[in-house]
Amino acid sequence: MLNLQSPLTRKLSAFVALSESDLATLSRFDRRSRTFQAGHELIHEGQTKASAFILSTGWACSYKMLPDGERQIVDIQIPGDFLGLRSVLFRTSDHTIEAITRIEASEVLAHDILDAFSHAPRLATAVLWAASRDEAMVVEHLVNLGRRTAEQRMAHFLLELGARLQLVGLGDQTGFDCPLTQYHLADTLGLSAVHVNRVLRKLREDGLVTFQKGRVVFDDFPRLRDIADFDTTYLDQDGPILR
Amino acid sequence: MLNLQSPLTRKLSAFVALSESDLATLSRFDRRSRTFQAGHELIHEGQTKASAFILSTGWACSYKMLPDGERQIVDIQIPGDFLGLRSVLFRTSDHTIEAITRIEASEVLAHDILDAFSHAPRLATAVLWAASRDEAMVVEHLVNLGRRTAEQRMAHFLLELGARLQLVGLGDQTGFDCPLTQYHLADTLGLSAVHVNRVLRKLREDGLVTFQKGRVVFDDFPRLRDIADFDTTYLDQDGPILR
DNA sequence: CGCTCGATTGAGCCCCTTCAAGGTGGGTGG
DNA sequence: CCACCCACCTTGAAGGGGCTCAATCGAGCG
Repeated sequence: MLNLQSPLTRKLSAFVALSESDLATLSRFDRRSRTFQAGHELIHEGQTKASAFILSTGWACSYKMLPDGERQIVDIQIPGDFLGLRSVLFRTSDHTIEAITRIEASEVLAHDILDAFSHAPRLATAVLWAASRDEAMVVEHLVNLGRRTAEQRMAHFLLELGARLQLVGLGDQTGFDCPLTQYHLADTLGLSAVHVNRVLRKLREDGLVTFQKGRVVFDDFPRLRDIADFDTTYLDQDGPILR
Repeated sequence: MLNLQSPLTRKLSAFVALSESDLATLSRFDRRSRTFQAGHELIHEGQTKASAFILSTGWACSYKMLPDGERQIVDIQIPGDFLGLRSVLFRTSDHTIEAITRIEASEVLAHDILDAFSHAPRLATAVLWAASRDEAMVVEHLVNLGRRTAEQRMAHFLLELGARLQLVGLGDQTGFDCPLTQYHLADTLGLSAVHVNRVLRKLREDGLVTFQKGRVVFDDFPRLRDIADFDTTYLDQDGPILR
């Protein structure tokens, strides 16, 4: 029953009621647990035959580098998230995945995933569902960068992180612990680090949200949500169509 | 053998060698062919139980609207592309899909797709591969919006479109026909329509690319590619790992 | 022949960037 | 135990890329 406590089980259970055998299959994923130091690159851009991982503790991020040294972070990964699921299913990786903090992650081989797909369809559905949710998040980030101001982007991103962390029990309505630097935020939101600092100050002074000393506190959740046009639909928890 | 000519078959064949039975299954997808006028919305944001479609002729786009009336186009779809694949596999649609030109598209029911997945694994792999490629494109668009200048975004987008159209036989090294308005480009690239116009003029005056009267002409392909940092890896055609 | 959609161009402004210069705190080594 | 360092945060000043507002023009079309 230990698995009921793992972040992945917790997240998937929010989408699909998993059977005993599903849980058993899931527990096999947790065998090859490994630890990585902060800054370690788990998957490199251009790498072939990469493994996938399930993040159990700590934070990671996936990003692409540009030739001029600029970086665009595609997504931040928190406990319960898959790392490099696409990389293992399909060819070479088009992005890098790096540990932000010290992390523990279970290595998942292509073989494990394909096995699960043929023997545990319900679990496979849940996994595909999680992958689909990841894609929906990337799309929402695209909207963020394309059509929202710096302040809105920041608000939206912090709200999304908060919602995701709540789902795995790492935050609540009041806020969450956050190991990201302002440089991480800048590379995620397509801003300069300097401007990130100013935006955070503005949001704090306006009594909306405070991000200091590794802690995000929602000072006025409803107003923040309105400003950011934050709608949780794309993170949805109502489960897949296939039951 | 008519199917060998269809854009979808042509695209998937670039990834996986399809068997006769795969081709037969694929041909069943083309049964429920339908026609839609330009501007018609095939799938609405928030809609449940949507169908998927395979676009056979014409152009479409998927987008999200913001409360202030702004629009962010997520992707442009051309013949051979799936429309709303995620919408049918997983819950409510988080985006709208609209016909840009008059289009012909084959409706694909959830049932068809699941059947194909269990009975034609090779085809299923190809379909998953196509879906993965779509996601990689969204990620590249994210990088585009987050870290590139207006000029680079435009160059990158036109090069990507050109590469995709070549794959289905609708363009060559010299250029391609393009029904997009400058408003479409603006909503895709996160710019204003006015600025799109200026950027196009600049690229034309610099002898890089000309977009006029519905035709895109690459005047200096190598230089354009360098400016845009365009690397086709993420559109790759070498096929999936699973053979 | 008016109407509407799309393309084009000018003027002025502002959000965000770059450059620059401190601050602060935790870790490390002498 | 202190001195130094490095990573990160903070703030100011100045510039520019892209925006908004506004007007004109061409073309398809009912």
